[in-house]
Amino acid sequence: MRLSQLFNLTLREAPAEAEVTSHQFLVRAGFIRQLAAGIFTIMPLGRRTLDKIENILREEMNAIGGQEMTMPVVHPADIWKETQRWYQIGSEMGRFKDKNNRDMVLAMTHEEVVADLVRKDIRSYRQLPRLIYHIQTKWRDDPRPRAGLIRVREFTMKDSYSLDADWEGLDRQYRNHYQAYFNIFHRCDLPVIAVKSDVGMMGGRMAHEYMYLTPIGEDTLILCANCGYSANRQIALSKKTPPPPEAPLPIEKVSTPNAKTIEALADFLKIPKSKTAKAVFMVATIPAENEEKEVFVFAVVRGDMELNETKLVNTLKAKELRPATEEEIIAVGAVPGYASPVGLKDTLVVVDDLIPQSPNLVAGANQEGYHLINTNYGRDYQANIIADITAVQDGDACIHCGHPVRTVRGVEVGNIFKLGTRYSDAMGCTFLDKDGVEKPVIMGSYGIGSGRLMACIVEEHHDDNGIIWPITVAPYQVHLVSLGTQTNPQIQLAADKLYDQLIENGFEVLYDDREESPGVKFMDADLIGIPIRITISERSLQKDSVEFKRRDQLEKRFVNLTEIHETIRTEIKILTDQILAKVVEVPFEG
RNA sequence: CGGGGUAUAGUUCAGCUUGGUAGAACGCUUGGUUUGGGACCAAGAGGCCGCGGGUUCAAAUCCUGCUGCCCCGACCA
Repeated sequence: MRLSQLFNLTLREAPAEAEVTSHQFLVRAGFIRQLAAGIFTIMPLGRRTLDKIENILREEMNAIGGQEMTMPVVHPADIWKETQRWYQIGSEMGRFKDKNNRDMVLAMTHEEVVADLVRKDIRSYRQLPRLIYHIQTKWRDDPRPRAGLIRVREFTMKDSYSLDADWEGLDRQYRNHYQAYFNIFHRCDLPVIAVKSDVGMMGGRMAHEYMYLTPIGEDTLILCANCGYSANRQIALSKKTPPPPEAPLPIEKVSTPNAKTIEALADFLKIPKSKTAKAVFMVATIPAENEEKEVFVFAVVRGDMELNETKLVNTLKAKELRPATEEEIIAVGAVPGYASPVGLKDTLVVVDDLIPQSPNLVAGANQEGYHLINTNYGRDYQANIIADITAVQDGDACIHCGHPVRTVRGVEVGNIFKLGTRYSDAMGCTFLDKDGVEKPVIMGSYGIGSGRLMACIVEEHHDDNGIIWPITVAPYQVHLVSLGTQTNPQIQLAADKLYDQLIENGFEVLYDDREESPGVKFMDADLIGIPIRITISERSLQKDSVEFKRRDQLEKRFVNLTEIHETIRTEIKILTDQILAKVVEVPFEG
């Protein structure tokens, strides 16, 4: 491709709204353009990189038996009503009516469409197992798109769906994906870790997220350097160490003016925060018989710990959870800042499982300016539910080995779910097994966002001047730069000839044939980030040579024109092999 | 949905406090010079100052309503 013909404009400066590196470089180099919040156009260079990424996705999916297809982006709402997700998902779902006033849905994912296909087409165990996938647009009206392609509203995802007759089959397909996903990310030269995660809106039994670790990530992960335990903070567990036992002391009301926070309370009473109980008020929406009800929840955790809302949601089997308003808190007889589980009535009390083992805690007195010291669970109050509802914090003891864990940030680049029969049951996907018994199809679903993946690759591979594409996903392999063509027509001829030869030899070449100064051409080459740069100029032609430089190295060298093709071939192989060496078996962490 | 910021040329921004003819740099066009790390000279083109009301003789500037975009939080495969 001649750069003079390419639909592309590089920008000297990034738009003011671009904050993260990948957003800045992808826009400046002309890979993407923003149309609206969280909605991007993929430009020709970006398209080529995404094609590379998507081909890797295809190869790895096909390798585990995947069959590519394409499912629609627009769905009738009926199938989403069947699985209840029409009702469960809020404003994030794109809804509209067609000309006949029928409810329609923009695809957020494709479980419903798959289930509809399965119930119509799968009848016998002989048709199982199957693995189908597609690479298709999704719409999720995220309340807060940000960070360029990292978090968008419209995006492309490779999503695959496994269909099995039994749970062993699901286990097999799940493990196949577990390894295939590592292969995909490693072939893109993106380091990732797999962590156990919450199943969220997908429902199901087991899930892993593939995380690229970076400070710009929005997810917090818990990692144990000793035994390798890893989990999303939403579901991470830790070993909670109970404090030394103490004989229960008599409960006593003390004056604590202005001690509305745990911090202030601990300071005022000169006690550690671990000797206090913290009240957190939430309102949960819990599905009941045919309706749903809002329930006021009084959650109690120790003052030195934090409530993990995901754990609380799962404990309550709630659909939604939100902080209670001040009015709601007062309405149940509690006093904000001085709230206490002692003496509360008609309220769902959920107590963290460490509270019963922590004697003589300071809690509120439900009276402005007063706290109770020496409250003890069981003696002074009871809970409706005792459960682990606290968030793991940096330095907590690992659930498996007790070693202190650390917290890191990450971006979720892929996930795998064991759905089980969640969708089969809801939509009637059954088959007849060998014994003529009707059974539900067992499903799994597996996703990778290709745009987010591209952005993460840029986060991982860049320097101050621009992107440094891994050869496996680079839009072109070779960036050919000609210098001084206006003053010396011979250079132009030589460059054109070399360009044609490189194409003939099967290389993917971007040829900067523009009438620009050397500085501009080199800066653009660095920004766009193609792995190999070849410069042809008066200086090089005097030696019958071109200058060879790799984007990831500083050194330049002259290579004779007769040898350059072989040099490029060798270097591409070196670059490719370096990446493929990272594609290795990863032990399954179930 | 809460909090904060912002909107002026293709891009990055100044101008707004104190109302009075729309500015800079880069980019773009034309001509010439230049050619190994974002060149130089000359001449040009390019604006509903986000949108709607209001105040005023006069509004980019003051008041007001709305919208877009960005950040933090909530939320989220």
